[in-house]
Amino acid sequence: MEQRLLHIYNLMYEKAGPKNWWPADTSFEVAVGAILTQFVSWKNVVTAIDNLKAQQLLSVEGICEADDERLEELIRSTRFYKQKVRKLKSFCMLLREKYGSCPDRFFEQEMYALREELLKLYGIGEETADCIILYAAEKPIFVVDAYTRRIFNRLGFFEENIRYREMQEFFMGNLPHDTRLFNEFHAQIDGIGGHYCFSKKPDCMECPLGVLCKFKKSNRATAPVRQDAQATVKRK
DNA sequence: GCCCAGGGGGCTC
DNA sequence: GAGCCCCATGGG
Repeated sequence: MEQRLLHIYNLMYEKAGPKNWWPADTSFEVAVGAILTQFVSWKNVVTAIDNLKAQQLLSVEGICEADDERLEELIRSTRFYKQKVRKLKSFCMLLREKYGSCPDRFFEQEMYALREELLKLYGIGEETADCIILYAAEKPIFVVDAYTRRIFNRLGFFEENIRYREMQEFFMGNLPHDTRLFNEFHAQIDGIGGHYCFSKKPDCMECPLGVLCKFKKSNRATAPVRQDAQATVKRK
């Protein structure tokens, strides 16, 4: 199984190249981005992060001290902004009260202790917690998401309604626990989800995983077949 | 105008 | 624990 997963990883990596996640200047910025990106495209998050930076508010103290209304205005582009202000504040209050406003002291603790503490916070569920652990604290936990579910369901690995925990155990049970691998693997899955594996009308012809995909095969009868793809089939 | 996107909380049964 | 609704912007 490990070899199958690494083969999938290599197909994605060869097509897209390194993703170099997560785009941020500091670990704290990664964590803020992880909260803001909940159910919204990354472009909207960049706007909000830039706004916070421009107002010198992208810090533990900055967020703790700022008025809710002011923060709401700055992160409006990320949807559900009232809830997200509450989420950011709950995270930053923890860092201030328990870690002396020093994010690195928080991130340096043991991975599962960190996870437990994150999950107690308002607005941080499993996926956001794991994003923070992998991309901010740089510890080897495997992040799964809606794209992972869809892609690996279509590849034939998962049932469509598989739970988060089960998906995560699958990857962590079958891959070496390596932060760099987990970082790049999730980033590549995200790339496939965003570029090819749409819920409706996926672009199976261009997808680097098409050669392995059961969904593509079952979809072939209804999907428009391109000329060059037809030619490839005939040659065989 | 309409659809949908990298989640999580809270409620009900 | 599963199922449902709520939150409420921006781009195609």
